[in-house]
Amino acid sequence: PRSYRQFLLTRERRSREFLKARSYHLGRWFVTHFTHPYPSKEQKDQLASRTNMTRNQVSEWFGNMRRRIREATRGLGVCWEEKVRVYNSVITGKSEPLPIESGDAINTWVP
Amino acid sequence: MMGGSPHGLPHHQPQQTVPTYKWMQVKRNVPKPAPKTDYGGFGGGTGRTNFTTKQLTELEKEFHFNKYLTRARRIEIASALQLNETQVKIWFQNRRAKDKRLKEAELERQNRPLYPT
DNA sequence: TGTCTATGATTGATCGGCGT
DNA sequence: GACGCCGATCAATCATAGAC
Repeated sequence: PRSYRQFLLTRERRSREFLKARSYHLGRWFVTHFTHPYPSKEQKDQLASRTNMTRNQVSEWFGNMRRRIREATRGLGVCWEEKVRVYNSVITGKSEPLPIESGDAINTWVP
Repeated sequence: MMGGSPHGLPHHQPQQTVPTYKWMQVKRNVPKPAPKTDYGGFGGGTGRTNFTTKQLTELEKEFHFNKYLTRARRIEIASALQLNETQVKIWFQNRRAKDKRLKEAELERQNRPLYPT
């Protein structure tokens, strides 16, 4: 049972404004760090302030996104660009595609 | 962003020409909560447990009394609620984490106007 | 108006690391 | 060596806003 306060908060954070603000920055960060899409705490804070989200929301976004892509592209595609394309094609037009751009330089750092 | 160093990485090793994205292979072991003793033995130990409202209420009550459990208390509670000691332990850990998240969220709300409504 | 879907949020449980 | 805790994450599920 959710509280009314929670209800309002949820609704507020799902407004178009927030949806738009976050999809670009978070999506860009994701594709440019495809080899390791795990932002550090500092990076999460940075992304959070850019998108007016909280750090936890950023974490949730990445967690959900990693899993969605993992499931959608399991066994499909080879390089990151292919994976992203597969994902963007698998999702219906209603979903928000990952903002991939030609000439994207991907950060290949991996722990 | 990213204090990282984008030093190029030789994508092709003698063996693998395919870039390996380890995060794509991530796979957790299936949750294996030891089923309650007795009770027809098998309890479908697979999957995650769904706590009853009663269990959650009691756990919550205990949490407000004490954020940490002693071994003895844990055994008492586990027994009273028909749960594993591990489940009780994990519940408290998760509950503390949640408590922390809520506190942080509260701070953020104060430090940032947001949502002019 | 009601149904369906994409997606944020919740949460029991896992993983790796650290301290005791 | 085992045990508890913590931070981060996973995985399954819940709940709802928006599309139709």
